[in-house]
Amino acid sequence: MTLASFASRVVEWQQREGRSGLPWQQSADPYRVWLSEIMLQQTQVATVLRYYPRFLARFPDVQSLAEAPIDEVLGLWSGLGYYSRARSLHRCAQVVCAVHGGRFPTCAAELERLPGIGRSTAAAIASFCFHEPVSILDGNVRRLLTRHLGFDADLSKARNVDALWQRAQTLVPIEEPTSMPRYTQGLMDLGAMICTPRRPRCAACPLAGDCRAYASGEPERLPMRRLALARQSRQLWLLWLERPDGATLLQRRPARGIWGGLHCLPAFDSLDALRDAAHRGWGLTGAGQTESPRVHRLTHLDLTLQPVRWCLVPPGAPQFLDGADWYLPAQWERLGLPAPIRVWLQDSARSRSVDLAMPHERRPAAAIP
DNA sequence: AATGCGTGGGG
DNA sequence: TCCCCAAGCAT
Repeated sequence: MTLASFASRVVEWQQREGRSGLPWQQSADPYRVWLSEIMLQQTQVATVLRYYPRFLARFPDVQSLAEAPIDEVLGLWSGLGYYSRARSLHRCAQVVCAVHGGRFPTCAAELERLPGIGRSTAAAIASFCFHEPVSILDGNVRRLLTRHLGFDADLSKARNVDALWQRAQTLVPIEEPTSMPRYTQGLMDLGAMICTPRRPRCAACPLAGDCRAYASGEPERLPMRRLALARQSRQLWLLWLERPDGATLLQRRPARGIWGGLHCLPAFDSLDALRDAAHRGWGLTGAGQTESPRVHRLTHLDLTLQPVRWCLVPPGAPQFLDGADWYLPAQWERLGLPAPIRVWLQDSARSRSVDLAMPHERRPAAAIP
């Protein structure tokens, strides 16, 4: 008995076993699909499920998103990571409204010209919404295809990735474009549910019959492991000032780099730089109260976050710290904040409210500068 | 073309 | 705990 085509096995398996209840699968509205694809870049489904409904409720269509202030967009994105996605999302919405009359382009080539939409995301949207026979090539497909084809070339080389893109494109069901949504979804589902990085469930895979990696008996050997990157270390000194009314000093971070565009405690590369700012800005004296540092692990970086606080803060806006301002909890809650900063501020606000509720209880002693 | 960009799930 | 890596893209 001969095997059905690669594509038809993917499509039939998706129909039987694939995922169908995810919120962004309930409509072929390009806006909803686009939003989900951007959120899902390098981000697991379980995580996106906590953000997508809230975001969509606030921004139900591309116009509402385009008109929104960027800080509100970043606020709803806060915690999802890779914040350049949120800034590109916002710009993309504005381009779609201003240039395309509020309707997304209907082919992958045009979609790819928009901010934040690369080749794979363009193909996902075009195949889901417009049945265009173009292949995605995300982490799932990369793993599934390298295994199925026995593709052992080094994927850190662009030419090998190009070759894999070509192989992926030759497998799409161009005779049945109406099955493209299910085909694309099936590739993603197989990668996420069957062809997993560790201990793939080959016995349940509709593609095992002609899978080179399965035949080899060691499917986990593909794709070729990227060499472990030595993680660098960086230290950020954070100026943490709270006014008596509970407002916290925050500063918008530059658009480029880590936490770009988010609000954050004013950050410095050294304790000297932080103290200099505190002394010149407020006439604060002494060393400040150095809190216990926290290591924030990113994929390629160990960030040691080291807050320094002063208890007595003169009133007034800091003119010398560009863009820095005071935010009450009700205000900063809605801003985009780095995840560890939000945790810190929340803990502080919580203990503060306990203090206020029990004014006669023992309060922490004021630090001596 | 190599690198930077977040956070958290899961083994 | 530690490590891998996720519906990638921009520069």
